[in-house]
Amino acid sequence: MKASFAITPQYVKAACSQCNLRELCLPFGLAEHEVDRLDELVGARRKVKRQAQLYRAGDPFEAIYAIRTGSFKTDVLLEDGREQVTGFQMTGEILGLDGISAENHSCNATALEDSEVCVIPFARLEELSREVESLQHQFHKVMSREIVRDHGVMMLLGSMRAEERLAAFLLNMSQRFMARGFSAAEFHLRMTRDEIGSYLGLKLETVSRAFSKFQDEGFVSVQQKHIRILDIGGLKQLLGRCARN
Amino acid sequence: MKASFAITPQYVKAACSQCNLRELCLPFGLAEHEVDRLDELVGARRKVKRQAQLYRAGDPFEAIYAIRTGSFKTDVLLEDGREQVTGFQMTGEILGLDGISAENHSCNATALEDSEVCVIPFARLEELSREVESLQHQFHKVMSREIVRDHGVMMLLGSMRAEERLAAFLLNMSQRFMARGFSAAEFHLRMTRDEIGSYLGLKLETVSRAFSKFQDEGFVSVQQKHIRILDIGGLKQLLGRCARN
DNA sequence: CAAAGGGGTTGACGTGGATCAAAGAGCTGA
DNA sequence: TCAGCTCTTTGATCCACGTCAACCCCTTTG
Repeated sequence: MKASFAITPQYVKAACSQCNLRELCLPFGLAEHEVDRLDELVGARRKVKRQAQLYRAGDPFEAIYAIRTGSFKTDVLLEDGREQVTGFQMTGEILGLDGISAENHSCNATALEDSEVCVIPFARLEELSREVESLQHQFHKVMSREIVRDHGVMMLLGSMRAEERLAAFLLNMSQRFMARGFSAAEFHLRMTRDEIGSYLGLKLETVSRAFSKFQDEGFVSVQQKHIRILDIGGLKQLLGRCARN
Repeated sequence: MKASFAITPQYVKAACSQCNLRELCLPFGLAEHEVDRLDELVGARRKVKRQAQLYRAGDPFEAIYAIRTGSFKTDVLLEDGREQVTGFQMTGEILGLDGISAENHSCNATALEDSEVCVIPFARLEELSREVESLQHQFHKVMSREIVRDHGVMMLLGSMRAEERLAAFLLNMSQRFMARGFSAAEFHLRMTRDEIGSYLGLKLETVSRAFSKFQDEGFVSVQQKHIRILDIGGLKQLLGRCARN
């Protein structure tokens, strides 16, 4: 069971063409010879230790990052120090798109565990995507997907009640683990209750209570960060009647 | 005073090169001859009557739209019929970016008043942006700006209390009217209290009460949809201590 | 002009989730 | 092994905002 929530341990070469995340990442939909060209610009790798930041709000924007191993959170800090988590990112997902608009990053990206990213210098990506149509299109899809995802979060924050938010969150995580070849029913969350709460617009106590309630009702079994989904239908039904506002 | 919230009435030719919104829109940063090339693909205009939809969730994605005159809201509908407004768009802003990822639109775009948009066929935009570097870059910035904006909304929904949300909303509107050459202090909102509430994750009554409170405190004068900001500093200060979660 | 309807305001009341508080459970390092 | 963390759980209480309801204002239409 452990294997189902551990990061796949097999060693993989630096190149996109050798990467088992290809189907989730920027190379998706590219032909062999096109992926080879991507290899040229995705040279550097960067390791980021748990709790370390890949970039911070205000940092000059130079590159975007594809997650090779591990996971991240992105957040925005308020003047008074409180944080709003804007997303959790898993392998194959792209970080840093927020930086394009102002040529500085507008949020912080922090590793939730020891992680590794592929550095994609943005100027060179733009250059190559002028030549490789499928890369251009895939990049646009990646950005658009981020926008759609954000709209989903707005709906969650603006229109759902606490338990519905958590149910949506669990179903989303489950689906993303599954897309990566892990179990959809059993996984290990890398973030704290506080971080989940910040993401969902709730206090950590409320998140904890909702977890307990789900457990009491037999939807999930929760042991700290280990989650086992017992009744996915029940969770989905919870989402059905999600009106509040 | 009317003029400050009316849409600028002067007639403008179809072409981007003749458009007074150039600095806010896709042609920003392009050289003269590059804008001429944009003209080629931004042929069609489309009028959208108040309350009519430019596109709906599920519609096939073919083009993005630049707002020439008027304004729009975008929203996502929940199964149970409740809506979450994901944004309000003004002249020069781009609609439809959500459709790129799945090749269908994922939200509805509805005109808040009689409006007109420039239709930009997406395939041709990608084509041209492979040739015109500055167009490519500007387009990427537009998408990225949308992502950053969405993160701001998440912060608002996840971490601010009702009055702070409304203050942030008013300041944002003010700033956008100003960017379009209108008064920053006095403007006409095109959306209802209900739509504002949906956007801000509040009920319309709460929005109405917050407006009244702001009026009592001398920050603004409110007469239905006519807003006059009397103490912009006061509103900004309200935002300062915006913690809740 | 009256009637009808949509949007907005305001009041009274209820409640979901925040806040405050305390204790338990894992993890890390000496 | 124990000391000192951080993270989590759970209970008791509070309050911001939602809900329900009445009424007002403005616009539209016959």
